[in-house]
Amino acid sequence: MIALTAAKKLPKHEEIRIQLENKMRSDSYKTGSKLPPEIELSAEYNVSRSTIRQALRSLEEKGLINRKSGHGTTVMPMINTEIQKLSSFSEDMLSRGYVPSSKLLDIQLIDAPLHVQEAFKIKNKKVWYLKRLRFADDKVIALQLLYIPPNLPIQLNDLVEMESYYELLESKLNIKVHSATETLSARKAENEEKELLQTEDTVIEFDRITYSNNAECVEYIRGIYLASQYKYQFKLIRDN
Amino acid sequence: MIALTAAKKLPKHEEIRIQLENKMRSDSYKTGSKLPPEIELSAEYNVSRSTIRQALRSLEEKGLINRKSGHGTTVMPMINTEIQKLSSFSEDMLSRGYVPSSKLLDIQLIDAPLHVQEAFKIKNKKVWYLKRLRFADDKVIALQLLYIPPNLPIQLNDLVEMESYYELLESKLNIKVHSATETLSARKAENEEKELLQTEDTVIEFDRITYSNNAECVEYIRGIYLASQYKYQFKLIRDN
DNA sequence: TCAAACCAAATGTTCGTACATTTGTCAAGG
DNA sequence: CCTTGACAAATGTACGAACATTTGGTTTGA
Repeated sequence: MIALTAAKKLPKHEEIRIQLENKMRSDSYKTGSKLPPEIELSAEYNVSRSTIRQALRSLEEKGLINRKSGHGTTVMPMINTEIQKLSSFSEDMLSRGYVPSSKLLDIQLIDAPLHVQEAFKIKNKKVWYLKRLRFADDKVIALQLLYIPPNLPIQLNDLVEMESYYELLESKLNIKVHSATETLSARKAENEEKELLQTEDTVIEFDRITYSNNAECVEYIRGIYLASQYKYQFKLIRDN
Repeated sequence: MIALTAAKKLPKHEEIRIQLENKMRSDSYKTGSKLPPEIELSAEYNVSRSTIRQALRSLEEKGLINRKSGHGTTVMPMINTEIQKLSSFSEDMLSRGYVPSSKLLDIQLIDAPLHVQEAFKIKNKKVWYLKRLRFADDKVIALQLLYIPPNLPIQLNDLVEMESYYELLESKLNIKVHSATETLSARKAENEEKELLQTEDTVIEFDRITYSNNAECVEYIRGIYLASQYKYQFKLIRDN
């Protein structure tokens, strides 16, 4: 007995969070005005105050509301931008409304470069190295250099046919991606990049080190993006 | 009776969060290992499970731990990078270990450009416009174009002597900065920028729209950063 | 008039309880 | 050998109560 459209029942706090978010987006609760106090909400939704607070906390994390002790809860502007979450190139492009694709230029087992050794905490071991061109709706966007640590149970075949590395990790290997540190810089395109990206212009370089759920490093990836084609957008919240 | 070093008493969950964080950083709890279950922690710290869960939630938000229902809580790698929070140029530079300073190049009341009108939701109104060069340890880093909406009670004097705009807002005007949307792009330096930043090279452009606690827009700022001198570093967490 | 004291309203903290759900393990059965 | 089922352990959900703290407005007194 399996329902194909899983339609899992959401917990109350999630349900309420969504309803409140909708009301804010539809201007039932207007930007700059105040949400009803927690006790009123708990009466309105027939749940305990703790449950309301769970929903509000989640909205606060997203920056959609501002809570102030002794004052109340203010509805913040509903901006299209979201807090930046960790996503793969494929997911990033899809969320922007493009169809991602890729072309494998090179794949080897190589001695890890120094910066990769550091990230993986290894010495004198071979790592997978993939050089790929990345496209959005068949327009070239980026060049990616991907390094994969040696301890993962990955076969050449997996990599050759792979479209998204995160997809491979999470679906096929059941390794869940958790977080990453990223360093962004910008510079002129160099040598080979000029040719591959067909530009004489500026590129944005992302260096990302990614960790799995069980605290293992699962990739070092350098993405060289065409600055003319790529903007990075995000939302920031102030620390209080 | 005022204690000069305020030393405000922290709530228990904060205290515990800090202690756990310290233990993780000092390798008492090692990366990749598991934290004791919530019930044990609540016994160890003599608090209720709810309080422990509050502490853990906060660590989870920072990406320092990973919790999994039915499994446990895993200690994630203690990386120096943090989740990016909204900060001013001054704060940013200070956190990087530099002394920030600035040179005012231009200050006027002008007709807002179109993109600023949109952000401020105004029409045919004058806004403050400041052009400033920004330095770190007396080395030029960025050129900033700051637009300030007309409804704020700001005098020319405030602006001329201002070092940090957020500082002015929060300390002098008691307007708390809450969040911002930012768009990042990269390109070659143009005309005037070349001269002011003393470069022929690449710049990173940040466009930021900032909101206060009460959902009012308080700035539109464009920062043009020397790419050779500025790297943007951040931590990303995956959505689950 | 103005500052201090007070007060009501709102969010924050903390406790405790009970049950639900998820996960990994281990043993039984085909 | 491999699937299935049972079980224990862990986090997740939900309730409710009591009190603390912060905030903003109001009242009061010099």
